[in-house]
Amino acid sequence: MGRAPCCDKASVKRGPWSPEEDELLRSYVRSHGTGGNWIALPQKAGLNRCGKSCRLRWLNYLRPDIKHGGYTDQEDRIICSLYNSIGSRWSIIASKLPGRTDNDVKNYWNTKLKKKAMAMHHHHQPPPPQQQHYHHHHHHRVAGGGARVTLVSPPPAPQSQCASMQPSPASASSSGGDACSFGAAAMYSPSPSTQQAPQAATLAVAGYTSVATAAAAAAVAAQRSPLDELICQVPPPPTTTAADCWASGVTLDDVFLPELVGAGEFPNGDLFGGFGPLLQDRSSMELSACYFPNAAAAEMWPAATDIVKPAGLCHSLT
DNA sequence: AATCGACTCAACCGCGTACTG
DNA sequence: CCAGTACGCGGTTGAGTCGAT
Repeated sequence: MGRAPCCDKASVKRGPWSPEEDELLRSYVRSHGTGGNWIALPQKAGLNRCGKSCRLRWLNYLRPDIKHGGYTDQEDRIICSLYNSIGSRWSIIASKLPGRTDNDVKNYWNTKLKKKAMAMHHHHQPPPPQQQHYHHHHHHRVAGGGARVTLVSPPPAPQSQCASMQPSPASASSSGGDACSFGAAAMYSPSPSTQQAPQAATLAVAGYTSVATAAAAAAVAAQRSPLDELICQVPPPPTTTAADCWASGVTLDDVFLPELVGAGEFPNGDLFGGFGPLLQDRSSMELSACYFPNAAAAEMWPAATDIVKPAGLCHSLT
């Protein structure tokens, strides 16, 4: 016994929307809102469409704040970073890009950005299995934007060595933008003799954990652009085990945060930057630790009273 | 001008989850 | 607690467009 279809496909119009249909839907939603009931909406709006189709049309095309095309380098970097960090969670990624929809971001990634990434990756090494940040055995997807942060155990085996974002060659794209490669962020610890960054803990979000290079953390400390430093350039010290790497990673997002904050992508005080939506329910979180890009951000944390804070220690990377 | 292949992106599909009675 | 329903999401499809030949 299968699921009942959301509407009778034989009796509703399908395929591309006409301007008249668009206007019907637009004007109805303007004056009545969606009413939280997409199934009933088409009949009320005078549309011979499936409610699901109406919802998609509104969300992906008719909403007044939608942007199409013209992705900026900054948006490219955000997409790459978050893709590296959390995988194909397009709705989350899109939520960090004002005016972008999950469908649009997904299409942009699949048709353009991924190719940039592939091209970039050939400069480094054969592609690792995709989405290495996904540890499905820990994956508890939380629908509706709810957050559940859990500490994750180390992966069963070392997966990849490099994470990556780097400036593309000038000729790599018409926009001259950056691209990122696939694969997990580097999980190397710096060798003891060269360790500059503080010991970092892993921030696990909804079962996903991203870790970047400790070298990148050091780059943050040195006030350089972390995006330029997210490439693993040195092999791991022989004594470094996967578990060591896993436990000592710095979250990619932590490293990425300074640039985002600096670019005004996130409001002051949004100390978790790109994971804002996931971390809305901060009261239910338990962090092993968290890191802020600089002392000022770390100092803001205890002073911030307008958000619910997770349990856990927070430190500055500087 | 015609053809063909590559590319784009709007739309669809089916699944997992939340919600509701 | 359970079953039915609706929503939201990510993967996939295919019609339309564009550029090369």
